[in-house]
Amino acid sequence: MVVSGKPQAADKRARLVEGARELIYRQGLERTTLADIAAETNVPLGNIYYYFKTKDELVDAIVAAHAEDRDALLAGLERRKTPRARLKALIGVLDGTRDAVSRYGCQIGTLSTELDKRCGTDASAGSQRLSRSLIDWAERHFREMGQPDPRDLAVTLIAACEGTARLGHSLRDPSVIHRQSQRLRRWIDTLPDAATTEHGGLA
Amino acid sequence: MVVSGKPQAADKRARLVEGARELIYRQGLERTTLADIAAETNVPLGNIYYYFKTKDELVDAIVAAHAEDRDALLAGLERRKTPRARLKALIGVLDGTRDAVSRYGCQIGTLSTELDKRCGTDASAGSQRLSRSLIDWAERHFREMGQPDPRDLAVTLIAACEGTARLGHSLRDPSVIHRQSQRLRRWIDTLPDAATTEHGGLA
Amino acid sequence: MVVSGKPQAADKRARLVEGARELIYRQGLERTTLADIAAETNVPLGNIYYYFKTKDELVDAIVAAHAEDRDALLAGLERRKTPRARLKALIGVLDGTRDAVSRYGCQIGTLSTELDKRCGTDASAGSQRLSRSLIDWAERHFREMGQPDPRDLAVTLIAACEGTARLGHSLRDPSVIHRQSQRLRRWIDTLPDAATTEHGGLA
Amino acid sequence: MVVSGKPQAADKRARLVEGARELIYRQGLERTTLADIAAETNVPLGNIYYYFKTKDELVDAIVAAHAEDRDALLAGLERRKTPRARLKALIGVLDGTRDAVSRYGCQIGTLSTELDKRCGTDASAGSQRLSRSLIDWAERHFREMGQPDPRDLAVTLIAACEGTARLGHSLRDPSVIHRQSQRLRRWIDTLPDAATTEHGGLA
DNA sequence: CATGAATGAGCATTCATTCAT
DNA sequence: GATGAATGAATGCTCATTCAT
Repeated sequence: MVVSGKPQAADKRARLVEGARELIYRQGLERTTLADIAAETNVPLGNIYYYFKTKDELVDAIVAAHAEDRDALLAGLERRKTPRARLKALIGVLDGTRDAVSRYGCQIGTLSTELDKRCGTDASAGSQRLSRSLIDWAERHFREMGQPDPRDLAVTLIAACEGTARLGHSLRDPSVIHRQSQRLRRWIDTLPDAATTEHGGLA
Repeated sequence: MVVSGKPQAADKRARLVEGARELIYRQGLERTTLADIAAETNVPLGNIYYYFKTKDELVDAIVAAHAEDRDALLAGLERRKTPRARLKALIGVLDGTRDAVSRYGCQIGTLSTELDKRCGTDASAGSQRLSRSLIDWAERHFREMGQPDPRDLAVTLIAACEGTARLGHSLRDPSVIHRQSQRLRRWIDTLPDAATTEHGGLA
Repeated sequence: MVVSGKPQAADKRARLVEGARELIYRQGLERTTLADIAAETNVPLGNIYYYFKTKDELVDAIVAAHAEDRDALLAGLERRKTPRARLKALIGVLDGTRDAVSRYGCQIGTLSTELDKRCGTDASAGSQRLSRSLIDWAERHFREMGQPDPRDLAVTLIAACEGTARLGHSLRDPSVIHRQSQRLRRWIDTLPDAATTEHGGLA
Repeated sequence: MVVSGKPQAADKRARLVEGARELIYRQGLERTTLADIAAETNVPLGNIYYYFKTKDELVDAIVAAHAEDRDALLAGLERRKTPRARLKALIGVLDGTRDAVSRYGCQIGTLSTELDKRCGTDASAGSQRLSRSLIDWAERHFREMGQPDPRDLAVTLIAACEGTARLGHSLRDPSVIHRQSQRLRRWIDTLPDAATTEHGGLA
């Protein structure tokens, strides 16, 4: 009774986005052709255009999927009780994916880097949004911790994560990511508690 | 006086590498065609192949040029007396180029990201070398400062620089780079001056 | 009252022909896709094939619709009492539609021109019929006027109309059509009223 | 000594324009693919783009070639001594090409009709110029003949020619073109001479 | 009958690479 | 060595037509 129906369309669209995302993650945006994606997802080339009018539109959908995933991920981190724990959990995500990251880089970072070369397009705007909302999330938690300059701290944290991913990838070495993750978590632990630090803390 | 011979060849080669590097920096590796490069450098398209058998070979030369430039840059930093000053001067380079970086990203970072998608090629090996030697340089200075875990500190520093460049570019905001540069310099300043180790201490 | 049955089918078919005709008039035959027509008429793309097995068949129906409209138009002109008045009324039709004609050309002329490039098909035969019957109508009236060479006069008139439409369209100037229409009506007026032949004269 | 050189480039470009023009004349603009043109002219498909960046640019060149040919043709007609003779010679051109015209239509007319559906493009502007300059030429000669309203007379003549070509093509009947050509020449002959007609001629 | 989805041949265009001179 | 031209395999995209339900 609850069976099939006709969820194929949504299925296929999602399958396309997912397959394209994976392929682009591994091969890069510009090196991945729609024919590649068609083969990977078993969707006939011409049919892709039923779901996405252009390659750019598919890329937009991928960026949107990244945004959704990241929102879900951040939401999942809210289970932790304290902002400090949440921030450390974010670092834990990087650490937990260090094998994939050392092989293919950061999903968001590598895509954004290519997107950012497409000046003035929707894609490059999407890239901007992707980065910004991660920073926003971190900022909120640093603020909740009562840190001064929570924005700058957030940028420091996200930049550290992205930079670590970049180097871990370039060096093809997951242990680099692991060790930096530990350092970052320790750094978070070092941050003083709340209001007292407002005037005069060194961070 | 004895010169003449054919300094043109070397000239042209250098012009090609330089023009290609600049163009690829602004447009991305995969989006830049040999025809673009020919036009930019005023070298006839067909003639490029006299100097580089393939596009990949040109890219290798660009990576080599980056390595040279970076060596020269690091060598220039040695004018500073102390390792601390040298490390801060490196950060100063990022800060000083923040306008270009916020517009086009980090020269090495954006190129490496594209190169790293070309698994197993010479290019991706070159990218690895590029990152590694920067870290090596920083490591050496942290060691000279007598820091424990100088390798990890070096990775932390370079990752911070690269991550900052990535975010500054994605957000198109040079001020982000400026503020993070200041934080990084302050961080270097706060590192203890482990003088004991400098002159042979054991710890 | 007894109706209902399924007037929708006929409706839809007519809607398709009408919408397609309009769209093709504005955009040209080869530049108009079945998807365009589906969107314009609110008929699902797949459903078009229930009414027309191929695009060519739809085009045939459009040609047939043009033929019907033209027959109705010519029939309407018969209200005028004299052949002279009827011929002038035909010119009046061109004059009265000069705004649309200067924007999109003559409906029959522009379609025929594209149809005629499809040698040997039914379509090009339809185009031929379309032109011929207009000429036939004019010929009949010139004959009733007792003109010698009524066939040639008819061709002259229709050619003048079509040519005027073509130039008015190319120049995007309705006033050209208006002035030529006046000239043509004046020309019809100057034709001698060869009354003798009307009632059986020999000449 | 005077032999080869390297006129290939110009040759090939001209060959492309000529072949494309012929093919488009026979098959229509939208139905003719660059692959067709490549095959017809024995120019490899990819190589066409060395000479024309887009299909539209090739079309522009075809329009320009038409303009040149038409200028040369009109210039050739100037050999005739009187404007009357020149105008009749223009009609003679139509008459002389009636076989091709009845088979494929008027070169300029059929192309313009398709071009005019491409609103707002360079192409449709080219079409406009093509028509206008023919009319200008005729106007000049009617004026030299001392006719009143030379502009309208010019439009009448060119419209008659174009309309005749359209009908001759639709009916696939060269004799129609021949008879109309005769009528047109007779009409030119009928026009009164010079200034006396200025006030009161009926035309 | 209706319809969203599928299909695949075809199209304009690009571009690294090669060729002829 | 230098260079304009040539080449052909791809690439993104279109569209008439068909299929499955």
